[in-house]
Amino acid sequence: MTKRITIAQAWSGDADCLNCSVRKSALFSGLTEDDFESIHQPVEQVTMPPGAVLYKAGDTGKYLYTLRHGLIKLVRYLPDGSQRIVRLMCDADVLGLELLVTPQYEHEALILKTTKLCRYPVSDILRLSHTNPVLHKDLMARWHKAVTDADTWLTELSTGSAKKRMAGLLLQIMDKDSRECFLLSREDIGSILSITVETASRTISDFKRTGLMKEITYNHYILDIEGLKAVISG
Amino acid sequence: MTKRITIAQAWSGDADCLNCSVRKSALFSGLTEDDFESIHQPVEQVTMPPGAVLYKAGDTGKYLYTLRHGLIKLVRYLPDGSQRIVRLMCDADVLGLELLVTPQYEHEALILKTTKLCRYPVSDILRLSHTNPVLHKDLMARWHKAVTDADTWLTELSTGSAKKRMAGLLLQIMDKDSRECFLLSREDIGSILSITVETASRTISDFKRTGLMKEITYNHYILDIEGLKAVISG
DNA sequence: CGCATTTTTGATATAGGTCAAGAGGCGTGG
DNA sequence: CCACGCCTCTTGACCTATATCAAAAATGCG
Repeated sequence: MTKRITIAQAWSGDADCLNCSVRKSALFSGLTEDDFESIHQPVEQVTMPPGAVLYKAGDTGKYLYTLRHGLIKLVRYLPDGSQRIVRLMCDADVLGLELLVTPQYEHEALILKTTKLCRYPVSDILRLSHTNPVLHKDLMARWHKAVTDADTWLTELSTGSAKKRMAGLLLQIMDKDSRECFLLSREDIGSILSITVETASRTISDFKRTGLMKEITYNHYILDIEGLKAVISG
Repeated sequence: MTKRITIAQAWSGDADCLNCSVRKSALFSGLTEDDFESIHQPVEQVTMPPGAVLYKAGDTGKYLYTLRHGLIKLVRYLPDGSQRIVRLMCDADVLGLELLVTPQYEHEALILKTTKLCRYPVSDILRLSHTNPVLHKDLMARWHKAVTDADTWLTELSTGSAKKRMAGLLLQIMDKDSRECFLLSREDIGSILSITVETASRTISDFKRTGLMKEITYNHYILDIEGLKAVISG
């Protein structure tokens, strides 16, 4: 039931990067006004609905994306056809870094929550990264984050019992201030933790029963952080 | 039984980078003679024995390393004290990229096979990466490799049954030309695949029994590649 | 040669997978 | 606006893969 929207529909308004609200954490935070003027294609922004596909693995691409607001899953397919979610991308994350090195995207990027994105031409990023030391440094930091996120995914979400993995996931996707979180579909949870939907469902039921999480409104939970940490270290 | 050797013992001979045998695939492949002359500290090389520790997680570091020949495991520790091998580094890989962004190493790097390394001062790499486009591009490619390696580790070695994971590991560590491989300790295999040493041992015994691998000499096997691929996709 | 460590093998327990059925939401069309 | 059908989620019963516990081989080291 994938709602796929066309590029033409999607990419409309030009972005106003100099006054962007996430500018400090965005990819272009270090650019000068001169840099912006040297960008030939306009930076465009878009909003995409849940279920939409930003790009597929193997697609030839010419754009990097900054996720301004929303949630996207990066999926990698296995030789036997099954799939695994290798990362979740959220606010201020950058998608498509691989285009700096290779012409194709390496994952399927699927929108999970309504997402606002800005897109930048790879060619401009590459060119500016040579002349602008701040962008150069920022790109390294983005790569670094991708690697440490991947390592965390492996060690905290793919090791240990289903309960420990689930606890790790909840702590990772929750809002750090409010201790609240919205859950993904059981199928996505399974594909992240490498467990079945049934085990995912049972584990969540168990957490609700033992008070580790409480459903405030539909699919909206408040978490017992200390309790979840105890599950992980226990 | 970790044999730890001191830095003073270890880092002896200065490297002759311009005539290095792995130069084409090494980090400095794109440097000019002028670049080399601008490096203030000499590039040094060393050989380290199995069991030695190159660096620990959290150590403050000033050097990147190119692995000329050998095998190193990168280990990450979990909150509950257990550990997980997150990557194996072999010929021509670069260790310590994280120092380009943060002052501390993020993994424990442990020598598995006698390893020859060259070390480069981070400060020089950072400086040269701004002026030399080839190094800049090479660094991106290194980061990219780290990310894709991590994704592969997750999807191919941490998903599915013990047999599939083991088959994936064997195919990954074997010599692609000769179809041969040397096995790691059962404990390391367990820490890579997130299975117990007993399951690792049993799976290997099973593979030997069914002819998927044959021991030619002690701990030296020849693999049935097609058979192993069949295990993965089956 | 003998002790320590690693590997293998066996017996048993259990977490999680599988299969199947029912329950709760949600959109669509009458 | 309700009813039907389609999903997704939940729960139950059962089974298998892997963990766990234990002991015996094999290997390596002093």
